[in-house]
Amino acid sequence: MLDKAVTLLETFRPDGGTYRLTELAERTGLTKTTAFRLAADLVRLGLLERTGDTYRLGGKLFELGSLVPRRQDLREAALPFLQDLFEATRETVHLGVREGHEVVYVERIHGHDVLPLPSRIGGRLPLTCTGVGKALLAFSGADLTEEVLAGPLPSLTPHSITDPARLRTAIEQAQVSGLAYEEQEAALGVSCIAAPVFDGAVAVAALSVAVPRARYRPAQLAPAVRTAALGLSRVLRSGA
Amino acid sequence: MLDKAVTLLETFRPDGGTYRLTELAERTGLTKTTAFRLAADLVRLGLLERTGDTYRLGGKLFELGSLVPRRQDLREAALPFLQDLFEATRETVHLGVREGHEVVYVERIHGHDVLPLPSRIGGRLPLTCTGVGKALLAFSGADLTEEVLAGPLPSLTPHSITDPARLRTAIEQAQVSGLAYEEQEAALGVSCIAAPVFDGAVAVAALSVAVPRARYRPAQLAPAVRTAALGLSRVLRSGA
DNA sequence: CGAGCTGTTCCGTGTCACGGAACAAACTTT
DNA sequence: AAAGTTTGTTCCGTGACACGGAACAGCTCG
Repeated sequence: MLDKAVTLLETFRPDGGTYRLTELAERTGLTKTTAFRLAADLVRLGLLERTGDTYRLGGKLFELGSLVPRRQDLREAALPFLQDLFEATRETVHLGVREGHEVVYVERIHGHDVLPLPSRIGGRLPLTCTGVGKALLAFSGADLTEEVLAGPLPSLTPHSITDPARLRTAIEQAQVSGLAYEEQEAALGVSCIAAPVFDGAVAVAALSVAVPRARYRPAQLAPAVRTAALGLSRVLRSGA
Repeated sequence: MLDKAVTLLETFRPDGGTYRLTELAERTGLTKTTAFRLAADLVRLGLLERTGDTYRLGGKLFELGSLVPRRQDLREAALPFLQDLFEATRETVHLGVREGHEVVYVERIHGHDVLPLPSRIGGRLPLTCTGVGKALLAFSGADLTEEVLAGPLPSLTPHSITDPARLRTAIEQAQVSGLAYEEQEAALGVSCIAAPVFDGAVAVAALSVAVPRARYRPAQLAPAVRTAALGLSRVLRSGA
């Protein structure tokens, strides 16, 4: 029952799509009758909304999601530094945390020009294809690194690193410099510089700035990213 | 079963509190056995997390909440304008939508100095005590206005408007000027200017800037708020 | 050592979720 | 216009499974 409910909610894709009853039943593998009853219950609880014969995720879900600690707390603490970074660079800024072998984006701010990136607040991407992911990976312990290097390396673009040896040197480079670089590995035409955020010795998050290749000036961006990450680390250490 | 699950999730307060099993059972009114089994299921699904004997909301909930359309879409479209407004004023900026007789905050950005405000992303406040709320109320139809004026008027501070007549004139003023003002009605020492965001003729959202009383300069703030709201309205009209 | 907490397991009872079948309404198709 | 197809919806008998009281285990008190 609960499982089915979560399955149903999870079938909704990021594109904000709306589904009809029959479609929901097909995608979830539930009987039409069960999907009907379940959807009605979810609507009653506010987790789903229904207009006419189409369903869409409900506002209550947004409210519940906003209560999750280690997300909202982190976001709140990070926001001022993300703002600083945005003002200094005027480029798209990310904040993400690690969850398994993926990065989950907690915040993403940008101006009027929106880059065609696969990143999305609440969305997941492979650690190995993103700047934020590589920064997290480089400071999450050797065990995790080996685990990830052992498995198959996914790719989002033809530039994504799929050779374990190359990835290993990239990670080692990040460990010395404290910065992770990514060039068109997540989206064509976009490069990225990221830095880990520490709470003590372990990286609890990472932030990055993503830049169209045409405006990519590492020498100017790197210090800004580093400054923001260090500032946030300091606040987290003192606040906790 | 579903009802109980939602009840359990909703008992978690915004303060990011963590509860133990017995505490959960008490607050939800469930049997300890039921709470135990339910919590275990929720942990298995990722909606709850457990460390030791304390429970806290899980990351999956954050991810699901981020998928809710009319929240994420609006936020994405609004962000550049909120950034503009923040840069122009360097004060706390809000974006909210109406839900019943309350405002739900969708976004809130600020710099390093954080005002002690009751507003929170995903949080609800009475329409009548906040700038964003009054802007929404003023442009959501006469029926809603009468409904709200008929009911009891809640108050967050001694300055909150509790006299229906006073509130009515405030709303009428907002309708002519296109701006809603709020002075210490949500938090002591903080004033606020808000403007509605239109998608066609009806207000779908409102944005505001909240300022410590000491720095409150309506003449400078008002045009900035108005500009941001109009810009966002234009984008929503063309995008939809 | 026992009293009072935890969280956890066991188990018999009763309920309620389940899905097949039948239904009404709104469409195509013929 | 009638037959066919697909939609969302209701009905209902069956069986699984959620339920909560009771008993258990591990802990910290006095």
